Amino acid sequence: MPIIRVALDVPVATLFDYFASDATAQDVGARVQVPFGRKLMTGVIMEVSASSSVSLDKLKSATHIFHDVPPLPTALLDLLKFCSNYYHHPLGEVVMNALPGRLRSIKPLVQKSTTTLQFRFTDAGRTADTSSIPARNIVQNRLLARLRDSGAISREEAKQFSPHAPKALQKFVTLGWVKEVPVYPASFTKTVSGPTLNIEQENAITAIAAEIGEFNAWLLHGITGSGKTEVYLQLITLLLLQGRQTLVLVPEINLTPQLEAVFRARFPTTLLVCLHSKLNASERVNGWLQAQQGEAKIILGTRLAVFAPLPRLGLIIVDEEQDGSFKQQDGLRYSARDVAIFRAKQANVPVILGSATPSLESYYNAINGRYRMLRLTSRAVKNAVLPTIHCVDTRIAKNSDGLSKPLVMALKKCLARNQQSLIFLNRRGYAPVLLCKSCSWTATCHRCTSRLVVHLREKQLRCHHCGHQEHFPSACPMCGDQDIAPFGHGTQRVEATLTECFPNARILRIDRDSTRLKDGWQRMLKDIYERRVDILVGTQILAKGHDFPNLSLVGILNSDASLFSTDFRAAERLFAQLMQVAGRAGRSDIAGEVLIQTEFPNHPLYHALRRHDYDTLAQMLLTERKMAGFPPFVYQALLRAEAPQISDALDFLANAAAMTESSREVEVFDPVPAQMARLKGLERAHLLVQSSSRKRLREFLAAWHIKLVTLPVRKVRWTLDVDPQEF
DNA sequence: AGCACGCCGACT
DNA sequence: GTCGGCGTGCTC
Repeated sequence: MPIIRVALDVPVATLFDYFASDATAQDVGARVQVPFGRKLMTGVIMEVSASSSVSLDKLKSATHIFHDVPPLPTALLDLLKFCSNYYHHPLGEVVMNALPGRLRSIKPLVQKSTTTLQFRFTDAGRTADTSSIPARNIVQNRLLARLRDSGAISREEAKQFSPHAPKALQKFVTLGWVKEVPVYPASFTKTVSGPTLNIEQENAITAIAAEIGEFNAWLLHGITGSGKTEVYLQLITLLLLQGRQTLVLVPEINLTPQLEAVFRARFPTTLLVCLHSKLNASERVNGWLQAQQGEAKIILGTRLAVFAPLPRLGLIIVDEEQDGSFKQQDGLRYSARDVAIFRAKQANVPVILGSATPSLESYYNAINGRYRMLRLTSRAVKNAVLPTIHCVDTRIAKNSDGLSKPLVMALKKCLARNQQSLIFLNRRGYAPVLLCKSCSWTATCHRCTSRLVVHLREKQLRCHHCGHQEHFPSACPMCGDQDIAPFGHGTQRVEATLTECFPNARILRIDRDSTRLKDGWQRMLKDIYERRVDILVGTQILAKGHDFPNLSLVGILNSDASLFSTDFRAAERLFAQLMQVAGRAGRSDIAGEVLIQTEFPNHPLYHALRRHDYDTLAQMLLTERKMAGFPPFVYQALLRAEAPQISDALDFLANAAAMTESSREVEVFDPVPAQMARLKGLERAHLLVQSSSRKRLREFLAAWHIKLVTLPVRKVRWTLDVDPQEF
């Protein structure tokens, strides 16, 4: 009787064996329903074998092997095994998390039909007399116009068109004017021609195209507005001609609609699917299946899309590769960028890492020849010039409630010219601190090691780490003094100040609080594009991806804190973020100006920023990292532990450290409390392990992990974080 | 993760 | 005398 080894979604680093009388080698990668404990579960068959290392009397029989969708390709299973092994996370969880929710359920997938349906005119409909429809039936008339224009409309499009559209379409169907027919993917690819390329773009495309059939990691280092997207589009065209798939990874869901629109406009007949966590269950499974069947030629998604099955994969693009969101911060702590590189190597296809400010890891790899560097140094949009960047020395400049005089003047000028401006600060709320002036008490979160942020309008104090909220106190809880006041500036406060300074300006605050309402962000974007806003105040949500054609001034507040952070990556991140924000100013033919308020105008980071000089700063940071023995010159792993009592976490880590074998090649540090020593009511500590050899570190971790699982865990939860990004 | 088993404190 | 607390251990 054949025995199957099954990956199940349980936090145990083992597969589970079952009898399966009907299993064959073809079933590897198929989903299977098995009895587990006292209930049924769905898993994935990883191996079919004749024997088991578990005694046969312990084995149960699988209840059902699903044949509703094709099995996962072995290349994908290998990728998942690699991730399980590299990140020390149970294989079952890795495999099951790669599946869309619908395929994780114990029921077989009810497929509606993988071919999409569209409403089209019948011959009768095309020639029908529609003048009988009264003009006030706007939806019906618009639908008919749409059908005449584009020939077809899908049920989903109709719903977006108007909530009454499906009903109207049903009426047309009854009249015999319209019919719902299946659409088959176009057998040819229609490409709308793009803009003419500059020489750097041409060179980049030629270089990658020449080696399109083999693995190479390309670092596409292109300044904001240099036309990286155009390079992607041209290469995708090439892949489409070969009938191959391109995987495009972006850091945030917010960025998908914009890029999706660009891709759809360029490839109107190509099947493109988006994969991200905001999709509903059926959208997710449909996109996933279209990717698996090779029908979807462009797969655009966030980090989870790196695990989509792609039988015809020909190219992977990781846009904004330096972005921290590619690293998952819980469960399987993978870096989608790094997994993408492994996947490209495995599939023997190129991977493009695109960025205006590459991560130092990637930059270093490009310099030492592991990756290949391609540069785009000029703005692709005609006439567009880089913004001029100035520092405003806040030790000298007059400062009224956070806004320096030069910045206020610049805002005034910008308003007079009828152009938009943006004030960037990475701090939402009214003020980051509530301070008692008499005893210097500050409001802190009782569940986290953090200060509570003042949200004045809601009369609340909020923790931005755990979500805890409390009422704004009327007096200091320490000394009873009523002289407690918000200290420092958040977006709400800057918004208030601006309203006072510029009573006639239309000011819009954009942060997580103001965009939370449904469609909030999309609606705000529309307001900005349609020039119903003069001054934008916002956090990093504004930094990414969006071009605001009428924006000519960017003011940056409060960025100094990151200059002296204990996190060795803080400067790198700050630079990337400021470059991105600065890039918002002066698109198209408007000259841009950026003003940075700082007490340290001579800091090398601001020097580099003023000259748009990533390379010099990167070289400097690399030198620092080399001297300090930080990545990318060493590889790191972090053993994280959390417990209600810090001593329990530290004891666990001490025991874990005691089990390590001292070696010259792998350094084990002492357990220390985390930056955020308490989070959501749990005390956190960690233990850093590092080595200059990735291979040695991996060997060390493999051996150590086996011992770690045997360690007693008294109220401690622990995880191993390979290539950690946060400490 | 669930879900059992199992051994010690306050209650109808 | 039980009900139930969550510590420990197993699931093919």
